[in-house]
Amino acid sequence: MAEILAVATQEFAAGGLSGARIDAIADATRTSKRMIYYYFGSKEGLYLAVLEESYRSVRLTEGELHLADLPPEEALARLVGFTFDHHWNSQDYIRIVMSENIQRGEYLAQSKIIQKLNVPAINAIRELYERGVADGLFRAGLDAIDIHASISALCFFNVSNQYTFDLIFKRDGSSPKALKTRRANIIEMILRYVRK
Amino acid sequence: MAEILAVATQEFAAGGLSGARIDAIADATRTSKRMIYYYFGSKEGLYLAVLEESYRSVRLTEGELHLADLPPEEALARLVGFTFDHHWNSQDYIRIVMSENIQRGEYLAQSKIIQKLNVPAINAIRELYERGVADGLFRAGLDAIDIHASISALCFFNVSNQYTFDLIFKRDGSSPKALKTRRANIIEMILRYVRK
DNA sequence: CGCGGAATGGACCAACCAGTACATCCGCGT
DNA sequence: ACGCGGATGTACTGGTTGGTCCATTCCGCG
Repeated sequence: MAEILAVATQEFAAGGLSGARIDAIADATRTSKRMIYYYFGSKEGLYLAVLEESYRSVRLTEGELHLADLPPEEALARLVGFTFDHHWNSQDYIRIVMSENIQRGEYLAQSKIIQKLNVPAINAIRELYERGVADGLFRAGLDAIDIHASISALCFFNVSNQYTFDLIFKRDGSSPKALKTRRANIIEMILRYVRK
Repeated sequence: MAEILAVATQEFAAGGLSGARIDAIADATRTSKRMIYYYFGSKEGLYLAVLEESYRSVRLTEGELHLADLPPEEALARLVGFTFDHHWNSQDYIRIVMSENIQRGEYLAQSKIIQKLNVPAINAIRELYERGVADGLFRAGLDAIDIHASISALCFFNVSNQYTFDLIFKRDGSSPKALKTRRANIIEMILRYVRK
């Protein structure tokens, strides 16, 4: 089961829902196509399972970053840096989210599980942002979801559009040096956005 | 020909390369499948044509914004606002770029045309940024491509991930009010990034 | 031991779908 | 009128692919 999900995640990430082949998934596992249907019922059932598992696996484990122990600016910098790294290391997840958006989110909308799991990152942002405002460091009136949207956008795009972006600008955004620079710039951008 | 491309753009945008159906495209045009193969040779040939046409159609028409007539900050705000609107109004293009990135850019890499067309937005950014630095308004040392990456990321994500984002946060990012707010915030973010 | 339900293997099928064969037609130059 | 090359309609095909049928095996339990 776990093996099927792992292989299916790769396959769906590589080709999207329509590009993935059940036979290919079956061949790459030690089980058979028969078993995939036995457990997941249909290709779409498998896709939904992969989608749910992907979202579950990338949840920020709250507290793990110990943001509460840090002053607001450092906490935010750490959160953004972590998000950047996390996205870069979860490329399959990024691709699955992309393909789900191409399907206009119709499978995510079906999932009862995912819509329940709130996003811990929002709470983390809200908490440190409010501390920052209280300390007189951050400007008031900003929305935690909006800040999260910006962090996600910058970190997500860095992975999701790397191929077309690199081709057009003839650069290599995946080199350690480029990643380091981009990472620092994104952190700087978010900090400047919330600072007074 | 133009009709085929228009219909094919929609179809590929809706389902990606593998999700699109040649029969569906043929049925939606006044021509037949036979003609699609006559003109484009293969499904992939058609996809490449759509890809190239998409990139061509979204090129910023330089000068059209009259950025040179505006002070640096206003010029930048205008460029970002325009990019935001432009992306929002080119959702098919966004989807095709997404699906091309899912294919790891292999078709864009084949295109001889696209790699030649430099992106005018970069020149516009560089020009107004340098003016801003000269005027003492912007901080020095920033890279035009990096600024462009941020603008693109923020504007692109707003379209590309709208379905999953809205579902998870139970909001409606496509309402006029939400769009207006988000647009203003993105402009503010970019301005704060370049200001001294 | 033997029963019952879960797990599995492997051949099979029906629909789908990219791509083609063949014949025809249109329009233009001579 | 005629020839010729580009354009077009129709029917077809061969491979692919999601999904299933039937039969068998495995395993826990009374």
